[in-house]
Amino acid sequence: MELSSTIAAWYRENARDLPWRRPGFSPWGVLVSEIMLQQTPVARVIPRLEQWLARWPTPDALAADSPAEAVRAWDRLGYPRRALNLHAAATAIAERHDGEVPADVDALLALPGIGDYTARAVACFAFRMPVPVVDVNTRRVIARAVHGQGAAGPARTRPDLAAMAALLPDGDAETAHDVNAGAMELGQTICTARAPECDACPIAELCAWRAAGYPVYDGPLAPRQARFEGSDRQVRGIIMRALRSAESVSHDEVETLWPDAVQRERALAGLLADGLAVGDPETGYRLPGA
DNA sequence: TTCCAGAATC
DNA sequence: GATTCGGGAA
Repeated sequence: MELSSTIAAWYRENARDLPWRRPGFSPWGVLVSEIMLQQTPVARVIPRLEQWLARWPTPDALAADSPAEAVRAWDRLGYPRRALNLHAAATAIAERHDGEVPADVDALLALPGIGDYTARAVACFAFRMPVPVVDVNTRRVIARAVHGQGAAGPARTRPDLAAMAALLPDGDAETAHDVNAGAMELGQTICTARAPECDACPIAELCAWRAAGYPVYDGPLAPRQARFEGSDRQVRGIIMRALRSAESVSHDEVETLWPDAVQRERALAGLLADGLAVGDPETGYRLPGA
């Protein structure tokens, strides 16, 4: 198809020089990068990724260390359950896959913290498996170029994967990779959510949204995220910061971290339920496995 | 304010 | 299908 071949050709000429695209970058490195990139911009990930891989260059290395150290090294990247899941995934890879990141989508999906996007991203980017990789950027590109709509709306996994699969060439895994990576790259750099640079777009001539005269999107919108200030997420983040910086945090110390007792205890209970903290009011709290 | 290479669970 | 889960930068 002309659309996919144009995207692939554009990608080959314009791909940014990102760490996980370096020749020889390990599948483990790709897996770590994809976990870090979940809901986190590229620029914030790069330095943390380099530090992480220098310390834990293999799944076995991470599995041999404690979950507490993984959470500490995660620092303020956000959504620290990702760090816990990544440690658990490394342990599963060590135990079930002889320390080698699996190339199979179903095997990847079975790992904690790896869902529909990440499993296929690792399979395609690390192993050149010709599977559809669909992130928020790709969904926006397809919504515009293929469906003629200005925005993608809420994610619908099966239809989204089918739409991308329909764009991939048969029997050419390398080009399939370039289409997957190229659609993401295009959505992030040119076909952006707020201010698409259609004048610089390589597929402008093929774009259904452009052909339709850029109609304003009036379909269902993806749900808006609640404000962060004053949220349980903020309180959890504050407690996690204290846990990272000390061996142990007493319940009295926790009480100094946030004035609203109900919200504070709810956040603490949530962290305990998630396994990000262990302990009780008597012994105090600490990171898991420390 | 919004958005960000999502996943897990309700 | 709708909610929850960090934190930072534009």
